[in-house]
Amino acid sequence: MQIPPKYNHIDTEKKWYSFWMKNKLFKSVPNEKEPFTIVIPPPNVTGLLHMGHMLNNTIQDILVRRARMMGKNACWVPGTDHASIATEAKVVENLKKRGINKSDITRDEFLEHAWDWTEKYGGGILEQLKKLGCSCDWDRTKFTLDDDMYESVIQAFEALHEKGLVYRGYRMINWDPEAKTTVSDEEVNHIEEDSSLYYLKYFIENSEVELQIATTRPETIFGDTALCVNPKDERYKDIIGKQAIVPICGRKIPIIADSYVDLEFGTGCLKVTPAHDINDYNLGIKHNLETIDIFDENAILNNNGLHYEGKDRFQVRKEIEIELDSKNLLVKKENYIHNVGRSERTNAVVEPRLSKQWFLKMDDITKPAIKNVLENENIKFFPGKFKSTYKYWLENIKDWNISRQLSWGHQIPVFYYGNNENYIVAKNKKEALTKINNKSKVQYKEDDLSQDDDVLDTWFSSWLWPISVFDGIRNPNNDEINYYYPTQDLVTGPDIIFFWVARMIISGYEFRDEKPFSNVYFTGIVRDKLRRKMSKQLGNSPDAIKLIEEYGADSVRVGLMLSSAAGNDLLFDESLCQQGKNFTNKIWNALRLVNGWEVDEEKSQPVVNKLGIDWYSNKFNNSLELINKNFENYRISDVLMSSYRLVWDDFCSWLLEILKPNFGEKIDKKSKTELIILFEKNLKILHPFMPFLTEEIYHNLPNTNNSSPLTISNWPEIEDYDQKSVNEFEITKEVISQIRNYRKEKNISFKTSLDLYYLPDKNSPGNIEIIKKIASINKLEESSKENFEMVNSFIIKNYEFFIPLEGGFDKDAEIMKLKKELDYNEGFLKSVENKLKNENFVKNAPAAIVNIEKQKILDTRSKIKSIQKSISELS
RNA sequence: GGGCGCUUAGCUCAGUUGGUUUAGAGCACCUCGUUUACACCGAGGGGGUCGGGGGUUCGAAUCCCUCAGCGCCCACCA
Repeated sequence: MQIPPKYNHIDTEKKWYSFWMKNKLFKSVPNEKEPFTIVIPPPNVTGLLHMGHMLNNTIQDILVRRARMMGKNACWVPGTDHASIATEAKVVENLKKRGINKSDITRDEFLEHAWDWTEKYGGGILEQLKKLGCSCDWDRTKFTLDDDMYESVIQAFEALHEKGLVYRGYRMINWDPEAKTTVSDEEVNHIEEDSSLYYLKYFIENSEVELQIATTRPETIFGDTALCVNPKDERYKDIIGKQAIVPICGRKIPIIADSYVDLEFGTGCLKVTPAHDINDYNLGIKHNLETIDIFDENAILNNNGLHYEGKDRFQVRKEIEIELDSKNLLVKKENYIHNVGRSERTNAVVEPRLSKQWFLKMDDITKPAIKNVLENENIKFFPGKFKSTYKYWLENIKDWNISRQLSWGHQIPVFYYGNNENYIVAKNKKEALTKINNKSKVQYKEDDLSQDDDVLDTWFSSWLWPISVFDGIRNPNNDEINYYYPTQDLVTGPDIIFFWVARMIISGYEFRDEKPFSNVYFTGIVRDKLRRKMSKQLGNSPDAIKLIEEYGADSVRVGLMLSSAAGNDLLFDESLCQQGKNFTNKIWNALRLVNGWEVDEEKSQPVVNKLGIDWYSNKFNNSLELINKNFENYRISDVLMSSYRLVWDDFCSWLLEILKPNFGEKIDKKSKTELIILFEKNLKILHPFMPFLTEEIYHNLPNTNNSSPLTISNWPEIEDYDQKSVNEFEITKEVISQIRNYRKEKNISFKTSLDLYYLPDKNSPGNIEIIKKIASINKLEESSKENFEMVNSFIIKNYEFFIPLEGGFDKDAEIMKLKKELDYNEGFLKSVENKLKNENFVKNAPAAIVNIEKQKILDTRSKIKSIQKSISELS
């Protein structure tokens, strides 16, 4: 069969992906086989594939494809996330461009727009995953707002409410004034920023005394309801209990004492604004202070802000500085670096705000999540270092604010009636009405009920993902959930360990009393060569699809996996894809080479071929053992590296060269058949990494009839192998290497055959036929140096080889070479001797170690002896 | 402020409970090469006092202390 000289990745990828799909090779249904399940971390429905997704999904595909070949019922569940805040922000922005304000339209109208948007841009990312070769069971594709998924979320809320774990609380929360919603603590990033510390003057009622207060937020003085000092502070002893006057407002506020105040910081005197700072809020509760809210939902000052009403907080900060200064109420302003909380989604400065929100009690339901990861390792983390991060978070967990003031998401199933303080949790209005009227004397009508406007935090749906994709919330006993749950592996980034991983573990035990997965593989973050995070703003993120088109999916996959150990950041550079492409090219050409070898049916197998094939079989099994072990430990880049070296170095550079027929000759049938089997095995271990190329080659191998796809073939079994044969071949390689060096030194062409002899030894060096062929040696046998006039010798392990010299011989250079060798060995001998001279070593070290050292001495001594002999013969 | 982790060849990293290695890999680099699979290649080669210092030990890249540098996570000092 003709093999094209160049591998065409574009056509091949298209061909095989549609073949796999048509034959439903990724489809999984419960059966008698052992399940291997991964649920995808659902990407944002309107998102686009970026390098992080590529890495993450390549790893998942590798795990899934290998499991499938291991004979498991592999099931990779794909899907997308509605990503409430991110998607809503995009829709709002888009509507704005069209002149529509969200506040001017009804909730239903907005949702209609949002669905339009989702249908227009949604799901594209899943098509991109297909280009990467991902072997998901696409029939199972889920979206977090699908009807069944929606119902599961609502039902979970109901169940938790029933247990008394969900409650409504008036609390200080993180307010994102841009998105106009609360965000959870996890969605706030604290970033160090340059700002100013303002020293303000407060007067005390009926007194000449003025107090100085340091604050970073002078605009919040309108919300001040106390000043606070430390009771131990001698400076302020006399003023505790007096009234201070808020600058500009002229309001009187009490001066209180609390040990919370740091004597050292600022002036030791603190202004207390309970409505806009969590610490102040706590102080307010403790000291029964008034709470004055000065902002609206946009963080614009309300009428408590007097003449600043209607102005933005940062604008007011600038203006009030000027006013205070002009009134001589600003003492000084210092540069100050402090942490500012910013919303992860909008980057707006988060405003602490008091409001009524829904919370989930966390302290009890987290207990199994702690136990099963940290104590009994029912769930394993790779790398394990993330356990400590996980532990700290769980042990210091606060109640989870699960309500969001958004429309795009699962609307909170709470229905208010009567005075709006009464509410009932129900799946829908109808059910709510029935429930209410059953327990109330007053009979309500549907119009008397209003559903909570808020939606649930996106993570409140994703934390159910491994259960809800198998419908295990609504039907806890269905065949699917019973078969597929718990899943095996989860592959995700450490940045969502709290958002998602920990919460899935919590919900797993809460709703099914069982872990959601057994192993968590944390990928690193994809960065550029300069270690910068890849981002749109920096423009340092390559176009994922373009990379696939240019290099081929397999090459990109290999490139990504070449340097990404679990948990380690991946410094991505396009040259990695080039390396991947070089590898695909290498394998392709191996196919072309083997394909070109004609078979001689009559010829019996030459010894050299048998030696080569036996060695490679041993070597393959030796590597496979390592590969399997590394897979078990999720050391996937190590797996790739050993496969890469096995195929490139051992298979292509050695075995194929050994078997390559001489000019004009044919290969014997046995060798070719055995070679093809070995080639196939190589393809199998490479398949999880390079699914397209390997599938293509598998069907093009000569003398085979591979009608069944490689994708569903069996992972090779480890056969018994001879480690000695593997070790011995290393000596063979060295001998050949030395001869090559010799040729190079002497400028002897490969075409000129040489004779090679070796000194008698109790063992003869193996693989003589291989050395003869690969190094172009005419005669290779035992002999003694006396038989020749001059020789060039080299020593490998315990063998000394020599090549008789005919003319032109640089004696000095030869002596130099030997002396160098001698020096090394003498140094080595000395270090070993010193070790053995040390009585304590001999006394304390294990006998096995001592014996090894002793053997080293014997070996090295005999080596030194023969080198010395060679030198003296030359001199 | 608290916690975790890192520092091994030019780059990215291995080094599996301290001892079969006076330190390994891939890439990069240098030299040579038109041997009929592949120059997206082949053959060969150079390159590290394992961040500094101290300690434990017969023996340390590996364990302990300390210093320096870097990274990440958490956190309510105005």
